[in-house]
Amino acid sequence: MTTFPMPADEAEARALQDVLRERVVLDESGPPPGTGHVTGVDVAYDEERDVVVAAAVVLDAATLDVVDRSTARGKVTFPYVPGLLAFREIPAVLAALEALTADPGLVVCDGYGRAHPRRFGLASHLGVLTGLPVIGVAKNPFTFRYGQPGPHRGDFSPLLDGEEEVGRALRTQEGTRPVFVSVGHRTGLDNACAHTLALARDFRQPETTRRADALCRAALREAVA
DNA sequence: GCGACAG
DNA sequence: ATCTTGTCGC
Repeated sequence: MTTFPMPADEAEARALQDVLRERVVLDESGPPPGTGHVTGVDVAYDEERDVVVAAAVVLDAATLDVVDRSTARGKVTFPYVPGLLAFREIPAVLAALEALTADPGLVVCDGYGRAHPRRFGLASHLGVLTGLPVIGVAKNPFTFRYGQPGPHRGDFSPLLDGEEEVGRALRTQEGTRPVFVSVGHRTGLDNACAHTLALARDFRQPETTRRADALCRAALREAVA
């Protein structure tokens, strides 16, 4: 079981990110798209009742069929603070991942990895804690700049923090806004985009995220019913 | 100081 | 994230 040190305050959380960042592995390209397993993780909240539910859904990367799934319920332990999302989401996500029977393969999460003020977003954090290859696919650009990618599926443009490419704005479907891909752990950016494109075969968001989102919402309704 | 700000 | 019906468009 992976333990998660919960910081007492925001300053402590930022300091922890600065320490853990040193453990991120960026020189591996990661598993090739279309092979093995890909796992989506997501979290839903009921702030009123102080309930958080995470879901993990394992897909066959070639067919996008569901191979395994799990949920984990817990209590909200950290507020949403931009830049500190991981401290709010990871405890429940770790529990859901540990409840899986199948090998997770590559993990895809909502949010960012390197595209983060301190280069240590949710995807990086989850990767360091689990040792798994992880990428982040976000729906919004956070604070970063980017040029509009071309109109076709697969077109992309760099997500920039100053001059540094911290991720990419990737168009997964024509006629929809791009998604924002960044590397978390043990995966290269080209490969992360290739995975995202393969997983977003039918919709703007990767199938992993859609499945995990639907599952944690359903489990939350169940939990508070 | 003010605004912006993954989920 | 979450609150929420109908509705414009393909």
